[in-house]
Formats: sequence, C-alpha cells, structure tokens
Amino acid sequence: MIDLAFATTHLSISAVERDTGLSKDVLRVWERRYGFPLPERDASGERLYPLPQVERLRAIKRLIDAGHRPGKLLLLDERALAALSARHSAQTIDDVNVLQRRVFALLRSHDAGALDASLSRLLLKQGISAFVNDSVVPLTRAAAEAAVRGDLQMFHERMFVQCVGQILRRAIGLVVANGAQPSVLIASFPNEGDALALLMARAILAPEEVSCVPLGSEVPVPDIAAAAHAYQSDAVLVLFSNAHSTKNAMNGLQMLRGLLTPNVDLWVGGDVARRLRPTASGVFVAPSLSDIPALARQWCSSHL
Amino acid sequence: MIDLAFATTHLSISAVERDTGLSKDVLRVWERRYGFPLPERDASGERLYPLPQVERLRAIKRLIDAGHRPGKLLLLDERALAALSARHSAQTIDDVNVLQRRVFALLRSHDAGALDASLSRLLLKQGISAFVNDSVVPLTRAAAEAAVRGDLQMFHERMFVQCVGQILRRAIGLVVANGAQPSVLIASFPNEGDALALLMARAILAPEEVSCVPLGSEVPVPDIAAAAHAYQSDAVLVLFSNAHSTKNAMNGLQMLRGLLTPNVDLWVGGDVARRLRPTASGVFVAPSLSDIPALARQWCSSHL
DNA sequence: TGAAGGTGATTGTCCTAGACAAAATGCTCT
DNA sequence: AGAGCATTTTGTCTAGGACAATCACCTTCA
Repeated sequence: MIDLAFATTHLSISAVERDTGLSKDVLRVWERRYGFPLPERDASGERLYPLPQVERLRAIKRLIDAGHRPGKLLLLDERALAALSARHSAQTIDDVNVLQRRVFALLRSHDAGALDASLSRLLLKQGISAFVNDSVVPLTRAAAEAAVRGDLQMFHERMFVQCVGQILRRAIGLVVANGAQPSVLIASFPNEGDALALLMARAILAPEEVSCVPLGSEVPVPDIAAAAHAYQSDAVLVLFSNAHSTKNAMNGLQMLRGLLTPNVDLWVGGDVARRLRPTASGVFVAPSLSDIPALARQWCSSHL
Repeated sequence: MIDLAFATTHLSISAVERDTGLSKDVLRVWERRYGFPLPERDASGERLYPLPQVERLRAIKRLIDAGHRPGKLLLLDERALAALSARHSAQTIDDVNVLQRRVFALLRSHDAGALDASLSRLLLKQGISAFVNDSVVPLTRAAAEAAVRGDLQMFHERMFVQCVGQILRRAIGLVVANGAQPSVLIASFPNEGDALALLMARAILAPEEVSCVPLGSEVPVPDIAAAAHAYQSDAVLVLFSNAHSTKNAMNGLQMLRGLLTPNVDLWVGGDVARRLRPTASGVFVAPSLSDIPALARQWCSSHL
C-alpha cells in the first residue's frame, strides 16, 4: 500500500535511466566530469534528479543521437542548448518535401485515422517495395530528426511508428504463407528494440519467393540459433537499428555464426553491415533494406 | 573491419546481461556472495563468461522468475538444478487441459499456420472477451511456465506470442474507429516490455464503446502525459507485466498522476494494481484484464 | 585531391568493495 | 488461520580509478 496521492518532483537514478536512456554509469560519470547533471541527495546519499534536469538530459540525449558530442553539449547552458535545437529545426525546413509535410501535419492534428488512410493509399499506389524504401524509410528518419529538434513531440514519433506498423502488418497479411523456399528467420538482438525494422524487412520480402518466420525483436543469440535449427531455416536475417554500438553487434554476430549450422546463411541488415569484414564465410550483408531481396534471389540461384 | 570468421566461447559481462536479463550489478554481487558465476578474466582483468556458465545462468533466471529464491539456486550443482527444472515439469503435467496440450503440440511441430488457424477458430467460437480471458491469458502463463521447465523452448514461447499478437491485431482491426467516448490512451512504462498485454487490453476493449489510442510499450512517463494532453484522452490505461518491481511502478504512477490533468482518469492494469492505496483520487485499478471493460462502463455512466 | 596512418582527446564501460533499503521469510501472538 | 514484528535475503547504489574504443585532427604519401 503506497501513497499515490501527490506527484513527485524528483527521480531516482534508475528512473532517470528509464526515462532518458542514459545508463547509470554515464549519469554518474557526467556528473563527475562535467558537473552536470548535479542531482540532490536523499537522506541516505542517493541521487535525486529534479525534473528540469531530467528534461534537459532528454534534450541532450536527442542531440547526441543526432550526432553532437556530449563534451560540448554538457558545458552549454540552458539558452545555448535551446538555440542548438532550434538551429536543427531551421536547417532542414526547406528540404522537407510534400509528403513529409503532409504526414507531419496529420501527426500534429492527432488524426490517426486520416494518417492511416493517407499512407495506405500511398502503399497501394507505389507498391510495397517503393513504399518502404522511398516513403517509410525517409519518413521514419525525418520523424526521428524532427523529434530531436522538438519539431515533433516524442509521442508523435511513436504514433507514426504505430501507424506504419499497422499498415505494414496489413500488407504482409495479404500474402498467404505457402511454404516457399528459402525459409528465413527474422530477428534482432536484445537492446536493438527496433520492431519497425523487422516489419519493414518482412514487408519488403513479402513479394519475393520467401517464407518469413518472424521471431521478434530483442531475442538473445542462443534462442535465435535454437529457433533456426528447429525451423530448419535456410537463412537467418538479423537486423540492427543504426544507432547501435558496433562492438556488441559484432560479438553477437560472431557468436551466432558459430552456433548456426554452416549451411545456414546469416544475413545482416542495417548500418552495421558496412563495417563487416566481407571475407567471413556464410555471412551476407544488406546495408540497406532494399538489398535484402537481392540476397533472397541470390540464395535461390545458388541453391535451387 | 572486424573479424567474424570464428565463433566465441566466452561472453563479456554486458553480453551476458543482454542474453540472461541479469544486470551487471547482480552478476558481480552473485559472484562475490555465492561464488557463481565465476568467470575467467581477459588480459585487462575484465570478466569473460564461458558459455556453459551463461547457459546455467539462464536456467537459474527462469527458475527465479518462476518463484524460486536465488540464494538456494546458486548453491545447487548442475545435477540438482536439472532435477529442479524436471520437478516443475512433472508437477503440472496432469492439470494440462486439452487446449493447452493441443497448442503446445502445434508449437512443437513448428507449424505456425496451423496454430494461427486453430486459435482463430477458437476466437470466433468464444468471442473476443472469453478468448482473451479464458484462453489467451492462461495459455500465455502456461507457455511461460513450460519455458521455465524446459518443456518448451524459449523460442516456442516467442512464436506463441507472435502468433497470438497477429490474431489479436486482426480482431482489433475488425472494429472501425468511430470517435466513441471515452477515448483511452494505452501504454506501458519502460522496462515493462510486454507488448502482448497492450494488445490484449485493446482486444478486450474492442467490443466496448471506447476509442483506443495505442501509444506502444516502453513509453517514458513524460511522453505519456504529453500524449494524453494532445489527444485529449479521457483516460490513460497503463499496463504492468506481473513480474515488475513494485517500487518503480509506484514512482512512475505517482509522477504520471501528477502530470495529468485531474479530470483525466488513470487506469492501472496488471498485478501491481492490487498493491495500490485505493484512496488516491482519479486512479482506478484493474488487477485483471477482465476488469478493464468495467472501468470503461463506469466512466460512461458517470460522464455521459 | 584524396586515401591511409598516426596522435591525442573524448567518452563509455568496467573494476572493487562497502552500505543500505526493499522484499521475503519465519516467528509470535491473537 | 491472520496480524504484527524481527531477521534474513537480495538487488541496487555509492566512490573514484582504470582502460579501451572511438572521434577529431593532423601528417604523409600516392
């Protein structure tokens, strides 16, 4: 029985980790090095972050994800930080194309139904491949950037993801599973979170002679290997969100390759793919989503 | 350019955190207290966990989630641990009902299509409410327990979740959004991960006079509040997976209640709900999924 | 001009070991 | 049995030092 009656004005370090995505280690080391954030302490010496500091941390995190360096940002004051976010905003406002403008407007009007209808029409017009590559991918990126600048709110971006996810699922559902070869297991590693990328991959493979087995995101390496074995998959497609740290990805892939039977291909999607040594046998890379169908066709021509 | 050519036999502490779900702090403190896991060290003194230890950690984690105490488990040897997992298995094999048996068999045969068809028929027969409450909920629990025992593999459980998710989405899609009141924003906190619970809630609300706005899982508190404001939601439904630590949930809820306009209801779903002080105004609890429609009806009768 | 390589600063993660608070358990008393 | 209290168990937090990967910048060479 805990009292819920009044709001808190301070967060514990783990709550801040939750809400900002900055690890506890990082929060502590920033405090030590840059003097920010500088939380208060409770009776037993534990950090208590006031809400404004958390808000500023969120702004900083977004700018870091957008390519800025922590060392600079943390030394800026409130005003300079706001200016920086604004600068981003001004900078890209002219290369916003028509589609983007329309989609953002719909997002801001909070009309999920209209957005769904609009994008669905676009899907039918363009076909799934062009829709994903030329519309969804840039829009997703644009939405993420807009959220960084504060041009869109974070929840706008989430609603966009929900909406696109729904549309892609519907599209994927149009194709009846037919036991086609190759059978591809699709998953992503823990901390990779990007469920939308998985959907985009499935969508883009839907018109191909492929049967997809989606295992979901956040799957530990041993589980991926076990599933590939059980489903007798011909290939395993692992997707990486572009933000991820290279090292973890590499270790995971290295291990996965070792656990898979040699005759199962390992396809790696996402930006990390560019940094892979091309010599590793049985590993194929698809730096962009549009490269994935090629891998499937290549598999067919060499195995069928 | 990093070499992918051969598999690793050891994992770093963060890789183990990824694959087991045990925090680095826990891994270190267990080592200190119980002498397990006892990883090797690399040249610079960093922990390197051999695969068998990781495997054993995963088994231990599953047993802990099933209600065992860490202190006991960590002192057991390999043999005793296996015996314990097996005991679980034997214990519940007789109260497995027909449905469960059938579903598990389908999962083990790796025939996703047949499973989908079978469950979809059940949905049509039972109606959405009974399907969710009487079939999906117990099956989900059973699948989780079976995964603990090793009766099902982890990836079987994942496939089950994928399949049920797909069916629920289809069902939800049958109802056209119609601007009904109340408008309910549905989300869960970071670290709550359970996307399936969100779908179940939406599904169970689908036959009610409610318009659901799904914001997704893993949403930081400030974003939930901002979205509720923007969408002019009448209520916010926050769902908790039953495993979650009470304290974080409480803090988050307390804060969210403070950020929301007083005239917006806060509905709390999941086991945590039982531990809430009932006096908090504007907070309503739904310990079980089946309680949610009642909240919606109650809202209607007091607001319309 | 541009690719390759070296150097120093930046930045995140890992380390140890002690402390403490929340949760679970066991005990006692109704 | 259930309510209340003491004791263990268990996870998280703290400190500052260390190190390795990455980045930014500069030089060199083709």
